[in-house]
Amino acid sequence: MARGINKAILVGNLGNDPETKYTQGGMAITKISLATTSVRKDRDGNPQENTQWHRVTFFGKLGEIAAEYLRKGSQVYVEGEIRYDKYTGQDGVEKYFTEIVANEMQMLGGRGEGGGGGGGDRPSRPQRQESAAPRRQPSSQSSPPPADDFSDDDIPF
Amino acid sequence: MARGINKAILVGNLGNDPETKYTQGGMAITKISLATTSVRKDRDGNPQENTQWHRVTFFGKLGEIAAEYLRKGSQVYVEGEIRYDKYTGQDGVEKYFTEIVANEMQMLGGRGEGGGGGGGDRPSRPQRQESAAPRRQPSSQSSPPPADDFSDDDIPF
Amino acid sequence: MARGINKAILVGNLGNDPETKYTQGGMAITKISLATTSVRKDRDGNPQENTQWHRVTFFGKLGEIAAEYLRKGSQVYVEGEIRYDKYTGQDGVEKYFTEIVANEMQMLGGRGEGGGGGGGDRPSRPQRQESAAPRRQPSSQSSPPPADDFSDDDIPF
Amino acid sequence: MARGINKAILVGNLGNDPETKYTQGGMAITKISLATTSVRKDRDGNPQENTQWHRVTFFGKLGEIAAEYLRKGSQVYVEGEIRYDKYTGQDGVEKYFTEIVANEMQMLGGRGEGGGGGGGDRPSRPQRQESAAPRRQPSSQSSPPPADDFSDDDIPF
DNA sequence: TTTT
DNA sequence: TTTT
Repeated sequence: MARGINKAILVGNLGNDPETKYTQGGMAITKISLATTSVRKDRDGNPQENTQWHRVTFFGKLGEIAAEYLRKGSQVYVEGEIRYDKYTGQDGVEKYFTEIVANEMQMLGGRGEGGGGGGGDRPSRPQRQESAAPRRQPSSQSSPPPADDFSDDDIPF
Repeated sequence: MARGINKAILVGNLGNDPETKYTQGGMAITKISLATTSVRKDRDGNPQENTQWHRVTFFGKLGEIAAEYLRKGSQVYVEGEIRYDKYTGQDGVEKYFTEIVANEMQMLGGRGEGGGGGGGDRPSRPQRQESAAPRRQPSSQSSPPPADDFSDDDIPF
Repeated sequence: MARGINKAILVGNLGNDPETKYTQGGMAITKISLATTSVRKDRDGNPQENTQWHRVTFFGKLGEIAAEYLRKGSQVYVEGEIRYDKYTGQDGVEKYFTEIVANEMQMLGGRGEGGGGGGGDRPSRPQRQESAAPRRQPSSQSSPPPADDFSDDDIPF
Repeated sequence: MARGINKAILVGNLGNDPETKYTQGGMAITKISLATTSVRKDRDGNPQENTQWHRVTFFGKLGEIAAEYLRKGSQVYVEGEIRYDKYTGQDGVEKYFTEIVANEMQMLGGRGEGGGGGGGDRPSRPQRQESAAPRRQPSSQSSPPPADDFSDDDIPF
């Protein structure tokens, strides 16, 4: 029986373009690195800028949407669950990492670049060399998953 | 300028009694280990109980309140900020840990006694040395507490 | 396309037993009156207890669960959407009311009883007939429940 | 003693420019009308766009910041408390309204236009007849409150 | 690594 | 009344 609430609510900006992989079953797994910056007081009481970098993971349909619409610099609202994971590195040492498994996502800031097709009237954002990596065409979400295994080194990224 | 939202909202139960320390300046720093259990689907689609153990830290007055009122097994609402920290262990290896720095706390479950056990009334404010004293053993919460959370060398502060 | 976030997060106590109706299609619609009390400063800066009574509505399966497990005095976590509705009363006057349409619910307080009490194992959940039995008077929550919430002509559905 | 959680988390767009008044004591009270749009299923299961208009009130310093930076069309994150209020109209009839009393606000959408009065370099958004109502010049937040009473007809707006 |  |  469900017991407890574990919810993260984030608004921040992507530090990089999303990374997407597909499971053998064809499910998208998209990961982003999300910065949330706030002002905190340090031990001396001085205000100080503080940035936390969240690893956010989107599964399935949400992963496809994130892959299609989010880009480096995008501002986004994310809601999800905090997960503390552990894995054994190649050096045999146990490593810990924390991720936010998203269950809700909302792009912020107007149409916010990213996006698919042309014709937009408000490109504003940097739009860096998106052409660099030919992304699968993001038609709706019917895009056939590339035959791409979900290997161990996918996570953690 | 503040930029972004970084908020955790948790409802869960303490795996152990709180641990409180005081800075030289006399500020309380209380840490708890908080379990949130939910039902998730595993990779095969089967529902599966999933427990996350959060390290939650309370500073100052909130730390004193947490120390006074929370006990192993207590159910509590916590709101705070997710912080990803890194430190270098005695073995010279960088270690990562994540904590929730609480800014709001609310005891749940009636008057709240934490654990079931002992007949003691609510003890007065935490004394500094109180950590030495063995606290009543808190039945009611059968889930095994995470191994040796919050020992001194675990979390540097 | 979804645009915006509209989320209420509540922890409070029921002022009355839930009221459940069923649509012709057999879908449960359960309504509760939920009190959240906090300390606020009034205009003069004096701290003052402040109770808000939320009308919370649960649809479908969640409505059935709420009907089964919640009772007057129960403490509950609710997450939902804020809805501002309007209807025309029998007097021809437009009336406004606000409700929280829940999409997540979590019973709080361990056994549901307030109080710490006995070392017993966790008894099973409240049965339906339990309402007959005089429940503990919800101490701690002295504020009177709102008058006759959720009568038929109150809320049109 | 505080008891309960009453939290609204909103991301939406302003339907109009903010309205600001000052109490006799000089405290700013800024109100906005905030739209949150989402997709919901109606009773027939058809997806349907749904917009809720929230009345959000900012007090004090937050009210000054909101007045300075927010404008019609601005996208904003707001966190606050849900308040159900009642007043007696001039017709002697009791009226109810609900507002969100904000305790946190975050502008979204990049530089977000808005900004101060004339001559700005960043006007992008429609900026409809903002000239209609001469706004106090929003210098930082030191702007001296106009000798403007906070009269009864200010609220509800 | 983002953003302001 | 906003936005997409």
